[in-house]
Amino acid sequence: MPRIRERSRLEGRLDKALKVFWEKGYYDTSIEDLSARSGLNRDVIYGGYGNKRKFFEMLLARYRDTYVARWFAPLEMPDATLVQAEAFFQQFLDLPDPADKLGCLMCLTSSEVSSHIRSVERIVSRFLGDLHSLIRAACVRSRERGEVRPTTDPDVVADYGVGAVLGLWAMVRSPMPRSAIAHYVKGVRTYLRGLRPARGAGEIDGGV
Amino acid sequence: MPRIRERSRLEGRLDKALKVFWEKGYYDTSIEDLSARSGLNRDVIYGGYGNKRKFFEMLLARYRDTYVARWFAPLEMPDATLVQAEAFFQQFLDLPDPADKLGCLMCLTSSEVSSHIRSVERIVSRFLGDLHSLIRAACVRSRERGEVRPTTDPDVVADYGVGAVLGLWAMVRSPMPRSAIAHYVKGVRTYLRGLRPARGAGEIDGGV
DNA sequence: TGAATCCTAGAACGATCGTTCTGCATCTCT
DNA sequence: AGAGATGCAGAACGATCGTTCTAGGATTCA
Repeated sequence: MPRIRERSRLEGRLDKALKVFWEKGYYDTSIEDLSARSGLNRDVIYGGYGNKRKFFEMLLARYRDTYVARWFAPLEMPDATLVQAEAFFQQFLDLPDPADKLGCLMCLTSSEVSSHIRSVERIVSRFLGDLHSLIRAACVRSRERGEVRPTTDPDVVADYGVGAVLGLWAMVRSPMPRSAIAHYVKGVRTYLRGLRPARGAGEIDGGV
Repeated sequence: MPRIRERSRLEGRLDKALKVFWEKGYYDTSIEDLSARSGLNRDVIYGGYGNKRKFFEMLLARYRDTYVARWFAPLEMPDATLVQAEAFFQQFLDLPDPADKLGCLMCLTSSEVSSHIRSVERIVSRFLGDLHSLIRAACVRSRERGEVRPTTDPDVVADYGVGAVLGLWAMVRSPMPRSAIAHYVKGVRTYLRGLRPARGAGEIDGGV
């Protein structure tokens, strides 16, 4: 519950603070960094949120409700199938904003903080679980429609998809060239298309 | 160049120090941790290797020459094809030693330190480049033998493979259950098998 | 046995961190 | 205009870190 007077500017400042965590990660971000680059005073952070950890968790929830929600949008359509899963991966090839160099804060947090702080692990687990559920549901719908082979296990596809997202963002943070990410996404799409019923499943390789 | 008297016990102590970095990551490991758990005195670390960063880089090279070399073995056979690439991924499902919970130190370092320290980035880049080359070479051989479609781009397959490795180890470090990793590897194998020439490429789904 | 060498434990330094406190400027409202 | 709440910058505390230094115990070899 931050003070009233600055509430008008608060939103923008929280976004700036979020981006600091996003760039540098949790441990490498100091309160000084946050304060200097967001305009939020230490008192606002401590008075309003308690400590660094709680402040971070609040911003992590904020990240989920904005960036993650936008990325999940294709999969959250009530009749989403694996076609939307392909679109979900495809969108990462043309990223706006900061994400093109920073990757995904949830995935970064998953490897950096998740094992150290229980409360953060819960947030990350929920993110991974949501992603799993969405892909799984899409796969079930695809199977009902006969768009994938009936032997396809939605849980296997969902786990694969979650791992693919983690791998994608690990690549972004790694020293690999941008072209490699495009190749990787292409591979994931190839996998998804390979789930389709036998006839013609083989030769859909050269597509975009 | 550590002192002479303790050289007999040095190897085992370096391995212990390596495991501390492997467990906790570079930044979360203090010299105290290293000293206490490995038996190496601070003076041995500083006198022998200069500072924490150089000591870490030496252990990273050591890691490459032992663990990584062992994992790369199937792909380093002079006539390795994508069959060996499948075996390469398959071996991560039955990991001995510490790796089953700790993942891969190179991949951990890639996301944690690589962007901060130039000299470490070079080591990680070389690791990623080696992996890329091995998968690429295997793909070229498979293509020469007609085991994959002639339109298959070895660079795309190699980049996909590298991303798949990063994703695999990101999963291991994440809160995801162990079963998800098995599903993920299964998916990667499905991708690799999907590269085979059209006839019959579709229905090889239920295999181990 | 004695001297040179090596190993270890501990203190110490400067830096940085998360967090709290204090003093003062600024704003809101009657 | 004046009182009270709210804003900020800086100092300060205790903890931890990487790194260096020092003193003394242990080991090796003539």
